[in-house]
Amino acid sequence: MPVIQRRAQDTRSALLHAARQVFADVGYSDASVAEVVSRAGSSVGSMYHHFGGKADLYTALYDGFQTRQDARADGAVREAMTEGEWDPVRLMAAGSRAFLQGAWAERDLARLFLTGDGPPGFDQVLRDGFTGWAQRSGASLRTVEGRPLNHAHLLVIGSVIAAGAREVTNQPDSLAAAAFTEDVVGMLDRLCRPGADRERDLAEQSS
Amino acid sequence: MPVIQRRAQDTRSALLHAARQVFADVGYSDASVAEVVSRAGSSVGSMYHHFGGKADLYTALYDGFQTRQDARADGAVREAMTEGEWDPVRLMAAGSRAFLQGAWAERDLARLFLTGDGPPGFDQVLRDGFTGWAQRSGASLRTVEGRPLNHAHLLVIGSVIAAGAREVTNQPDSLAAAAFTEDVVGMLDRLCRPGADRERDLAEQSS
DNA sequence: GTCTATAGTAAGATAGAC
DNA sequence: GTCTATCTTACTATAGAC
Repeated sequence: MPVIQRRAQDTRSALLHAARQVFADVGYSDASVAEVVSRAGSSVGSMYHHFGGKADLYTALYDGFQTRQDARADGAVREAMTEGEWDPVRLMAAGSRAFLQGAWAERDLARLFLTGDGPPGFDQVLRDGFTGWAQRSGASLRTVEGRPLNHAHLLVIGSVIAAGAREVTNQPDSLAAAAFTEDVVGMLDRLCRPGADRERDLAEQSS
Repeated sequence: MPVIQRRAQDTRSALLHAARQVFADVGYSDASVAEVVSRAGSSVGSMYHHFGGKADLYTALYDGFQTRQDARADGAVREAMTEGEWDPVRLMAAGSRAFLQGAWAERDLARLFLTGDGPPGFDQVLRDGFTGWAQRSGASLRTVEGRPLNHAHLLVIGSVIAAGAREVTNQPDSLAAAAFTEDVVGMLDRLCRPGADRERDLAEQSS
């Protein structure tokens, strides 16, 4: 790679790294572009050369985070499948667990994005993302009556994962985070595995 | 009441009324104080005489909304109790249902507060409120093992109610809103009523 | 590609007359 | 209590040299 492109990449990386620190420190609205470029050892002009502005810096960070989170969740689901797991609810639980573990691992970013302090309209983007993930991830889930999950189900599942991912970042240590994660995953399981099915199964067993 | 105080109250009301319209229209961050006082037929100076500023206007609206929502939920719980209901889960469901019905009835305000567009730090206030309500309202709920609900349970319950109240405001008509509300209340029920208990009950019945 | 310097903009808040 | 006029401030974004 030509040295000039190398320098450009370095600048870009430094800006993203600095933005991550500043946003995590003071949140989006209180962060100033000046502080970001200062910490990056760069300049306002360079920043505007590489990014569209403050909001673009934020979404660039989010895209990276989201890509890594998706990879973690998909990887966990695939791994569970290779281990012979087929139950859709357990597969979804595996994905959700990986998502919360990723949120703990990158808790500075997770807190930033899930705390609600972002550019105008970002909260909607975030919600759509979670609902969409719940939809894809829960495509094989069915209600008691055998219909696909409706809008309310997907919304609730998405909001539980979002709230769990946000709150896991506030846990004091990795042990507490793991315990909290299991609590949340257990509740998702309870949400997706209708009691009526279990009762019917039990009734069939005992008959 | 002296006529001069009457006028002051009128100004205050007009400002709140206008703020409700403007905030509901364009959200908090895009709303300007100038637009509010213009619609109120008042002036910037009067606004700053009655309120601390734009953020204070917002929280004043929120306080009123929250008071009414609390009254609705508490009233529903009390009514259910006078009708002989004692099951903690059903009582909590009654309160949550009333909360979502209130959110539909005042959907302009509910959407405003629950959409995430508020003064810095307001999202935290909101979350604490919901978690607190879940705590008070679910004080008599117990887990499968008989322990009080832990932090994760309360958080999830609160976030489900919040997400439900936000989404109910997007329903096309009151019929859809009612159906959606019942879906959400049903999921809360499932969250709070551990399947293990039902299985045990069933096992006792069939033995 | 990178930088400095500056322009542009908009909004929240205040001062002080009435 | 209410109003008008103004101020201050801070930030995003651009222009243009190197």
